[in-house]
Amino acid sequence: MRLSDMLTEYIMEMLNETGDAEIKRNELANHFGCVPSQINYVLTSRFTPEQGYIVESRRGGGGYIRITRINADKSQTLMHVVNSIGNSLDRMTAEVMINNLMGVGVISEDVARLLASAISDRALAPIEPRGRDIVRASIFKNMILNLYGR
Amino acid sequence: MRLSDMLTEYIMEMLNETGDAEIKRNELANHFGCVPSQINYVLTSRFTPEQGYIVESRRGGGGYIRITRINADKSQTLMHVVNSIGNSLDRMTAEVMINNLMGVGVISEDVARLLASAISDRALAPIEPRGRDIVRASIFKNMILNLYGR
DNA sequence: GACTTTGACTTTCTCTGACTTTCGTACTAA
DNA sequence: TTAGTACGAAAGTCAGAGAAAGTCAAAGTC
Repeated sequence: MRLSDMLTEYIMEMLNETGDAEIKRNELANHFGCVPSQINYVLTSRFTPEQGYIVESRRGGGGYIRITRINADKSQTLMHVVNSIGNSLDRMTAEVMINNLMGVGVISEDVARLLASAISDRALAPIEPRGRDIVRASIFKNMILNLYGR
Repeated sequence: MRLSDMLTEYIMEMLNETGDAEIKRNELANHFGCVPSQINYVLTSRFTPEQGYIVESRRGGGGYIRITRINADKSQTLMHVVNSIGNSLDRMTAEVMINNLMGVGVISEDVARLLASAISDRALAPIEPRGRDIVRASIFKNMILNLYGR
């Protein structure tokens, strides 16, 4: 079996176990009895963004390489939420949605708070209560769609 | 774990507890069993103005180093913006404001995009054009105010 | 010919120690 | 007093050593 494939397998396993893999290039190379730059080759050929991975690293003493899987579900989840909204959305339902998205890790706390404040009754106070849910749906969908694009 | 990271963590904690951190370089170095100039390294690599910190110091007997987060400016700027908004706000003006805030580094690009999408004509489409600016002002102020608290 | 593997060389980040600058205080001289 | 000086106690600077990771081209394999 190829060296590259063994390294790939090793990293994949770490990813499956803990969700992300943090390695020390030299250590890993040593462990597999290969040259350190081999690790780079594996990373650039098998863990690219196109293949759904993010690689971060840091040089110098105490350096590291961290590989993370891109959450493919993320954009899907956002889309799903958008599609489930009709042309009206009451505040309670919106807040539940926001909390869910945050709970699943699809949006950060900061984003959640911004969303919540944008569609709060306070923010929409100038609109007569009857019309609020319509506007709320529109704003909410637009904001989520924007997130999706990022 | 790196020495620099431990020192960073230590300072961060002080900042979170009391809002600002005042240290004695030699004491701290001694406490962490390192050379004093290591403190300077951490300060110049992790507590720069770009990263949102101000570092003041004084040499000689009774000297000290004080690290402060530059939140004061931030909330002040945000407040200023909020106060400058009446009960109506057109889209162009809002976008200029958002860009300014981002330019000054008070809000991130992500936040800027969220703000923009929340007050876009598209998001406010359900409202008859003449009423939009009123709602826009309200939403915008609410979102900024929320940032202010953060 | 395309993909792998290797190794020499580069860049970045961290840590250290010698040397410098600044500040406060105590002491001295006019 | 008042000014000036000397000294000690900080913090600042900088260059060099060491520890990782990155790059790239040449050689090897299938």
